Amino acid sequence: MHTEYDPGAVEAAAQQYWNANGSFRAVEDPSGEKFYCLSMFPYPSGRLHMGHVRNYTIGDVIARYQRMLGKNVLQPIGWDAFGLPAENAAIKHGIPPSQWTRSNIETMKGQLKRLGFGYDWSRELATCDPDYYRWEQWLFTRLMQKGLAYRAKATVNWDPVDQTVLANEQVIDGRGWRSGALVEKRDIEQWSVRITDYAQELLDAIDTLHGWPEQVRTMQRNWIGRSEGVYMEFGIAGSDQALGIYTTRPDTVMGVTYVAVAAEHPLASARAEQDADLAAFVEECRQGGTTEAELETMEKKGHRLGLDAIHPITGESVPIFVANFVLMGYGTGAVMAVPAHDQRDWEFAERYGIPRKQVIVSADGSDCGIADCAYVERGMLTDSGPFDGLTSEQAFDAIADWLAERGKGEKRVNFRLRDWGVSRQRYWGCPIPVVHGADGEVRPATDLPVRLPEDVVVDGSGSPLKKMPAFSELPDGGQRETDTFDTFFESSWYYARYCSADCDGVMLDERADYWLPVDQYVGGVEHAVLHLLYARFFHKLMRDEGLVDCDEPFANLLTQGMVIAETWYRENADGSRTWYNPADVEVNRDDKGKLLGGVLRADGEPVSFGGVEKMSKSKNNGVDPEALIERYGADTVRLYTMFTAPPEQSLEWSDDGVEGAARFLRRLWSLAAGNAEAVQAAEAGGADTDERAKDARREVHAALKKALFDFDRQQFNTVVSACMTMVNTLQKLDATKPAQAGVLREGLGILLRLLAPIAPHVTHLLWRELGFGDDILDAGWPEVDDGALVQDSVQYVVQVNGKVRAKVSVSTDADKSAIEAAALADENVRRFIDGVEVRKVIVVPGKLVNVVAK
RNA sequence: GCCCGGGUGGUGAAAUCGGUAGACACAAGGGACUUAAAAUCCCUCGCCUUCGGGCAUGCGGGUUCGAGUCCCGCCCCGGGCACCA
Repeated sequence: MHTEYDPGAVEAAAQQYWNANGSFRAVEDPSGEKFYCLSMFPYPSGRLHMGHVRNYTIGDVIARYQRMLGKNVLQPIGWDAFGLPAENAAIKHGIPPSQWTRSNIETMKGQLKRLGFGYDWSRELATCDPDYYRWEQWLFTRLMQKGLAYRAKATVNWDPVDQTVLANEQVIDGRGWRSGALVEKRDIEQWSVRITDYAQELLDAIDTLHGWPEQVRTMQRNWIGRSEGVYMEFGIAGSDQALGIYTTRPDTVMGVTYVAVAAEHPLASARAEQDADLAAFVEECRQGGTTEAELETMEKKGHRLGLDAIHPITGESVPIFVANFVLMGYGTGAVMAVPAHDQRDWEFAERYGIPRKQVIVSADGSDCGIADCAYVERGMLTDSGPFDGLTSEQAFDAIADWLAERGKGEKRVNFRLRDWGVSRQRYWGCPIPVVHGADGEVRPATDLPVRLPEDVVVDGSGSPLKKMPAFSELPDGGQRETDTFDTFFESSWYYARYCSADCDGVMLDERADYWLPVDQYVGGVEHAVLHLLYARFFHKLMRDEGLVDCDEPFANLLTQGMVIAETWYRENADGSRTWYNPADVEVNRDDKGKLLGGVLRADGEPVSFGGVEKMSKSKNNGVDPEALIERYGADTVRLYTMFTAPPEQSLEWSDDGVEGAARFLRRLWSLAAGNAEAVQAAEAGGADTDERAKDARREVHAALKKALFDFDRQQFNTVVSACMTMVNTLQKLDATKPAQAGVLREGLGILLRLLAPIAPHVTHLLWRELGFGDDILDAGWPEVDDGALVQDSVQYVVQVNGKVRAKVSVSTDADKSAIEAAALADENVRRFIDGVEVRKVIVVPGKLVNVVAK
């Protein structure tokens, strides 16, 4: 055995062994317990970053841990291969997106393999392969037949130069991010999927996701946004038409003093044709952006429609306004306004001189004035005719019933969730499998898969598919749809396809029911809503198609924290900042190690500290994983990322910390290498004859107990701590003494297995070198020997009035009075209780004694 | 504004049921080995101290024999949502 730890050689040997033995090939085995562990697959952007390394290390630690517990583990990997960056790279470098993507996959695959992750590579998939996307095309055609996919006009951000739809985040100051052209709102035909049909089920099932972080469950609930309210119809003066509105506060209906409609509301459009002022206002509203920031700064404005609405209960006339804050996309695009009891209505009324009418007062007589702001609490109705004296809750039902009896309204449940618009005017995506027939009929494509032509030139102006008659024109005169799917479509079902990755006749086979649901899903919290909601929805679509039999795709979810690092900058003359990589900065600290400042190594001049931020290109504070692996080895990088912070917290990068992790593995190596012969020859037992051996054995088993607990709750940083404690303990043993050699052998056997999920290569090799067996993966999981934890005497902490005054050693079998007597006999304790009355003595068995004295 | 997290040494963090606050590391300081450096090993390491002890888990109260942990009120930081009627 080499005395020097050489991670490069160790890791190559371990990986070669796993490859040769097919160690991570997962095979269905109904006789055993299965465990499906999945990390969110990467977008093949070019190279792995530290966030990937952290994500996949967490997943791999869990997968290997479950494997060593004896479960049948599946841990697959693949590529989220469609997407916009490939098109941008194509424009910039003149390479087809497919080529760029596939070469990135090769690079990143090499990096993943170098990290030693236990993936079943036989199930690898890339979403840009027709063998993959043909099945989502097939499912989409089924959805069309079921009426769950439909085509409708939707308002989008349209870039008139690039001839494409832009996502909200691609619109900067009202202009296209690439073309710089003024973005227009445009209504175009888009394919949508009826996720709203599943809104209630998606909401209800959140309650069953016990293995998900509460934060993510709350975000999904908010996103679905269920509200209970009442739909009611106002009359329109001088017309027999009705204006439907939705409200969650029907109890305030008697306080309505105006009604507001969205600029896009048909009523507004109709009136605008005769009213130039109104038309101008409607146009102004349409120009307004849809982003959050714009909405926040937007002034609340309105314009009289020139029509009155007729109150459904009182029959009174109230004015109708067009208001820029009313959203066409929610409810009916029209609201009743109650300035007395809604803050937004209150402000609007203030501005336009509309009266306020108070109809709710507090039930307990506390202040409920509306002079300074709206009174928005629920309470008791007043000035509300037949409903006077009812509570808000009673009035909700009474008013809904009153309206329903007269056919003027009904209770209604509303969701914030919108149907999922899946069309993108993009090239590098899965073609939507639809044909626009020469007869004008739109029908599902029958010649699946509809293959995306890969040998194309992308110039950024519109989708190249539109310019490819060979793709779009069909022999019968029909036209293929040239839009592609939103890339969330591919990532919504990949977890299921891994189960049946080689299936070429169907989307999924019975193996999906063996593996699903995913037992542990690991990924970034940034996917808390979109990806995780779409995937849940897709799962239910597949269930209803008979493809899977469980209701939810992911039983447990772990959202890992960000990887962050120091940032350093210099201010430029124009106020902008130039960011310097922390690796190029020499940091100065004071005597206590507190950060004082830094200088740039290149020129010795100072740079300013910019705080600790998420690793990013823009702040130039990234660390390249490959360089680290090159220098320290994969085990060190894995160990560092596990040790520095618990998985869900952010991880602050520190070069010194990596050095510390490397140091620990070197110490482990020299502990094993320095005692290899003694350990191989050692016999178990005999620890009781040697105090030191006995103590060490107790410490090892105490650390083991802690580590098992922490593995179970996925707090891997303290698992590593426990392993470090074991090394510290075992290092003190003298292997020439048989009893101590025995404990060393037992301790190393425990330690290597605990560490194996985290640092798999070095533990694999040491396990073999020390003669424990051939394959640590199949060695079984260590168990605590409670006998080793037993002590002859226990150290009690003695407190006087809650303050620690002494520590006394008491025989383990001592009874309460003996413990109490020992505590009170202590010299230092006496000093504090002499001359005062002892009122009570509390004894916590095995732990402490608290003497309560006057 | 609303909803979640969080605030503990110079730093990352730990503390399972309310029971010794700071495990395990990093940094720093001192020492050994070395021609020297690296590596390695040993010691010190919350603050104050008259060396008895006192004070310390964002701030102020409370419950308790005992509070980082539970309750009430506040401050700060991070994340999410937000004209949703």
